Amino acid sequence: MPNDMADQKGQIPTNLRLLLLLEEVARAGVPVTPAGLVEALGLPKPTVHRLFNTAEEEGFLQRDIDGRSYGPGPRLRRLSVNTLSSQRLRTLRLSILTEVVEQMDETCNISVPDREHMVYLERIETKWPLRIQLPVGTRVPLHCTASGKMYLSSLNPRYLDRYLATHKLEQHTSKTITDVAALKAELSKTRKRGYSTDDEEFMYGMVAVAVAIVDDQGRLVSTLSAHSPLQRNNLVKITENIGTLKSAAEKLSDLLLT
Amino acid sequence: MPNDMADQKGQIPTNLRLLLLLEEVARAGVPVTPAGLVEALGLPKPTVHRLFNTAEEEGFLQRDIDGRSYGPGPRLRRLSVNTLSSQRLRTLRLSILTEVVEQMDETCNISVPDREHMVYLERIETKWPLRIQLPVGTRVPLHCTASGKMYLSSLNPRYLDRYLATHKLEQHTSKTITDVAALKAELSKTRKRGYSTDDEEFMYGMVAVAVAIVDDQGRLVSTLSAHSPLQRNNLVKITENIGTLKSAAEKLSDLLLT
DNA sequence: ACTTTTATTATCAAAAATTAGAAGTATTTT
DNA sequence: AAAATACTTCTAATTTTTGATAATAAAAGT
Repeated sequence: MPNDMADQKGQIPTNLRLLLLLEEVARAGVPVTPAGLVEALGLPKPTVHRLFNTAEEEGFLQRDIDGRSYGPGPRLRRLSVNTLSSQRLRTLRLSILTEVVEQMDETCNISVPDREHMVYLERIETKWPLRIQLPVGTRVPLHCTASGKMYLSSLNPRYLDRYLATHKLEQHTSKTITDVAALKAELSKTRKRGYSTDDEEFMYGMVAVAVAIVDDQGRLVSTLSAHSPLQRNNLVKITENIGTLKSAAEKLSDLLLT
Repeated sequence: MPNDMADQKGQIPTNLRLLLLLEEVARAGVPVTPAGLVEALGLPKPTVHRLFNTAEEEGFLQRDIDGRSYGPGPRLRRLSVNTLSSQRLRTLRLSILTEVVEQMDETCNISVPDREHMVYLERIETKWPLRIQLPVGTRVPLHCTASGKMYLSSLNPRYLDRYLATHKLEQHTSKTITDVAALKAELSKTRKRGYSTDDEEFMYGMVAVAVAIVDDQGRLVSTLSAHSPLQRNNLVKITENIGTLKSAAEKLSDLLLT
């Protein structure tokens, strides 16, 4: 179904082939084998193999540890990062973010998962003098932040279990959830209601809420979150703005796709 | 100036051209004109124009408001988003690798056998300034590297004999094992103790150890290895970490099952 | 261990994309 | 407003890439 104009005219131009291949690999989301894509691409077997080889040689694809399947390589990742941080997109992102900040009057952030952390990608501050100092580029833990918990809640249960099995839940404040079962319950609640919260779990005096920014397959790609010092807003009050956050997150998702 | 292997061999394969074009557009970060990329790509003007047209028709690029320059289109953005959100599996294995590197404080690699070589798939460097320069994608010989010998030791004797019969054991350093009988003895030792070593057999001043990453049937699919310059660690010392390596390899093996 | 099935690689005539130079068109400068 | 400059399109010969077939290798099944 998702094969655009690929086989529409019976033929795919040479120029496009590698690109379509990468598109399929990216869409698959998991490493794929050449044989597995032969049908999806509608190209002859030798061609597909050749394309995989070229892509690997050039660093656009990278072999998985099973030695036979391929996923995105360093060069494709760099290309992707550059694409998404292009000036035009950034401008549009910031304008959406600014609007949210004006409505909520709280600092907002866009963060992406990076290994075992969330990284702040963009942020717009409120005009209030009382601010939380977490500049762009800062890495924060997953298990005790709103954005991190939103991310964890989007993981397939198997990966989540693996993550939890290999990582200790470090205590940051007395409210940090350090028990695996409790965290899983919290994540399940997060999944159901579609937003996550941080009630002083990372820093004393700070509360936050986060929602997901998703791709065309509904996978989380980044998060939109709002932070506030307790002196100004408590969790209940900041949660009242979830609607605003959600609609902004939807706009941000659209930005990526249309 | 960062034109990789573009004009290295005088020619860019047709298949890669569109991709290189998109790569340039993404790197630029701001909308670019066809003419502006002619030089950067080292391709003739008509070609560049045609590529831009194809890319636009297919939605990979889109015209800027000014009508003449192009930036990433919806399809390239989707591809990018999908690429970046399909990194979950990799994330997990990188975190395993990172942990090993932190414990051992030596560069670690995952490699897979590919024909007559081992290919580096993944690597995490130490913080040490003194490093061994073997980037991801590099191919190394089988008979004189830790990972290669680990792989050879896992081969069924018939295949091994056939390999040894048809391949000359090239001498890389004075310590390279070039005698078939001696290599077979070494491989048998490797098989028994469950790890392989490289004592300056591939490069002077470099030692390494490797263990196997196996699939559900116990077959070797890739290897996990640690490398060190002799100035920092000798073979005996690096071998003390075999336990760490083995338990990490086991975790990586588990990842294959999911 | 052996057979069957599936995946990958090699070959080479056929097909498609590329190229260069020049001509046509728009845009900017004076 | 005219000239200069930069950009885009056109063409047919040339170079590359392609893909049906078949050989080989690897996995799966018995």
